[in-house]
Amino acid sequence: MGVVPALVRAAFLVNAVYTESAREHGLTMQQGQLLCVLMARPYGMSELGTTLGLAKSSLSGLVDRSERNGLVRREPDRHDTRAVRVALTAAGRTLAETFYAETCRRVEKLPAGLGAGERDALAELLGRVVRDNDVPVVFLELR
Amino acid sequence: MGVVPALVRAAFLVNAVYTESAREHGLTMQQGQLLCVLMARPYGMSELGTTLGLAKSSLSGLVDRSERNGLVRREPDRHDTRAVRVALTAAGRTLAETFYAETCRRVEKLPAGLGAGERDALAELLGRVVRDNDVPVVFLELR
DNA sequence: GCTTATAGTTCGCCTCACGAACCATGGGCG
DNA sequence: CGCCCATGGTTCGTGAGGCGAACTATAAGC
Repeated sequence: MGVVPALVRAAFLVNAVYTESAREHGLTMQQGQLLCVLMARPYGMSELGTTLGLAKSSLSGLVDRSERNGLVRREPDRHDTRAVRVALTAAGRTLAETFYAETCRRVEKLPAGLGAGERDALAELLGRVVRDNDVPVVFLELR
Repeated sequence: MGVVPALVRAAFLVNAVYTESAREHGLTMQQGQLLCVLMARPYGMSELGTTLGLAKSSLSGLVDRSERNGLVRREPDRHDTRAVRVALTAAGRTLAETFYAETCRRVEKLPAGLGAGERDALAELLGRVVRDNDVPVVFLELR
């Protein structure tokens, strides 16, 4: 299989797994992504927009809904009255962590047919692609 | 980077590229996927549902919109009066092919930082993952 | 101080996705 | 043959997601 179809179909696969995992945690994929991004630290709205690749108007809605569900909180920015910092609530952090862990578990299974060395090689190659293309940190590297 | 974050973030990247390419062709990602699937042959609705991972009610709408845009056609199934075969119209095929080609071109660029051998290795590894997980053919292998 | 840029929100419009309810035909099976 | 149920699809109502345009308010530069 060529590298292009492999990439596209693998993306389709990961997407499905991610969406399914989110769904079982009462989240949509987008809400899950938001939580995962915020696990690292609070973000401003604009910053979130570029990270998630969304227009600011789209983001307002996403944060609204997540806030309504008690997962996220808008805090005033100390240094800029206009700005807002979006942060996880306690409930949001808890949910984010279990969702993150469960999603890792499932994605981990996808390359189960590969040997340990092959998994490492895949991680290294894909990691380079991610790095070279400046993909935002939509999914943490926990250690 | 671990294999899980690499997979998730690479999926995010491919998604963004795919969506952007679709957008510039006047399509949504879902409509683009539909066209790409139908490039191979006509499909029944149920068959399309399992291929794209959608509930049948979701599919009805997607096909409706694509039909309204003149990209797709519902034909009666010769052997089953209930069933329907969804096929590309001439316009749909043309658009599908240019969208497919352009999307390939863009996805091709993502691993530009890799050597030829590395790209082959990536294709081989991801191909195995795709194969092992029975990912539907949402993106053709043209030759 | 005035002007322009930046941060966010709101609005209207469309797409997407789902489940539930529904209709029609097809395929057994007694 | 006639009945029952499975299968293929559509419709409907609801809610999420996404965008651009218009708007408000504060920040920053000159």
